[in-house]
Amino acid sequence: MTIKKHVDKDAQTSSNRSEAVIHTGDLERGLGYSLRRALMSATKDYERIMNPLEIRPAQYAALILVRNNPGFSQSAISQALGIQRANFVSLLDELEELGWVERRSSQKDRRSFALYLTKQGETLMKRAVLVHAEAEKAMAQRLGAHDSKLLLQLLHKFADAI
Amino acid sequence: MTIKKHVDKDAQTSSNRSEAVIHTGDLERGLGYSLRRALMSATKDYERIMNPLEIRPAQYAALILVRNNPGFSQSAISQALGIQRANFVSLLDELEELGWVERRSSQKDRRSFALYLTKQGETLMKRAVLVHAEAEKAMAQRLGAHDSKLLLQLLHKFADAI
DNA sequence: TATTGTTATACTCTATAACTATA
DNA sequence: TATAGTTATAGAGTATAACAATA
Repeated sequence: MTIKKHVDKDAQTSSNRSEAVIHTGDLERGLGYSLRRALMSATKDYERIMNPLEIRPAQYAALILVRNNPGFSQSAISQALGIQRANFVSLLDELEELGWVERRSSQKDRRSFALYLTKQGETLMKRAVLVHAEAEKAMAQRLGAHDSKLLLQLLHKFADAI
Repeated sequence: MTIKKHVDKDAQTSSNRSEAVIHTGDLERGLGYSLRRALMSATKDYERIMNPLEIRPAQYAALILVRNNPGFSQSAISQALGIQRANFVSLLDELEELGWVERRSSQKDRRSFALYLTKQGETLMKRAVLVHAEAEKAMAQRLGAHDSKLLLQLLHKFADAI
């Protein structure tokens, strides 16, 4: 950094103004920022509770979609996840190397693969779904049943209205 | 990849099952996933409208906090942003090189810097706040005034309840 | 001893462009 | 020509550990 520094005799630090509080008002009135903060907060619950399973959010989402939609292609699943199919390749590689998901080459269209959970994957997901439900329960308990359902509805209304 | 592939004669592809639809139900019932999708969706509005200004969301948040809290330290601002102070260093470096923010060394505590917008930063932010308000307006219009206010409240209740 | 700013490093998620093999 | 999967690459955001200067 080659920029000159001025000296400030009125700096607001915790040492000279212990009562000083940061004003975030303008930011917290925004949906974008508030969504980001809420997601960061939700991620903490996810990590705390899902930690023993060592399944990242993106992996869990992919596993759920393959489980609920066996035989679909990588393009179909990645599109449903809202990610680029290019980014889904390495994610799938991981899940396949972990022995949870299987790519089966399709007869009808030899360009594509049909995706399935393996036996191990099925076994894992039986447990993962239960643990994940605990994480969701922890989040829902922050708001109570009524408001967490309401939040869910509003989030979908928001995301679908684009 | 060294894993054997089976052949699947029942692959669910768009070519042989054009009516086939992916079932995401289990995911969309989750707050974590729904928050992530909503944020991704919100980011599109932000990028579309803020694009000409070339200010990223993290930069905008930092600029707003420095503007509203002149003279505070890097630690104070980064804590209010919910990010690590280590990650705030390069963000600030950018903003300083762009000529929008100034680090002034403090007399009272020579370890820390007091942060201020520059004249250029003030000028920029007058415009940026207006453009950002347009982005927020676009998001709010997805839900209508009542529901967007409700969503905002629920997001804060959720994030603050950790 | 504790805190401020910093560097270094790594991981996760996302995006784009271009390639190949099939269709 | 178009599509499915892939590779390569880059950019953001996040996290942790460790260090020097200062308190």
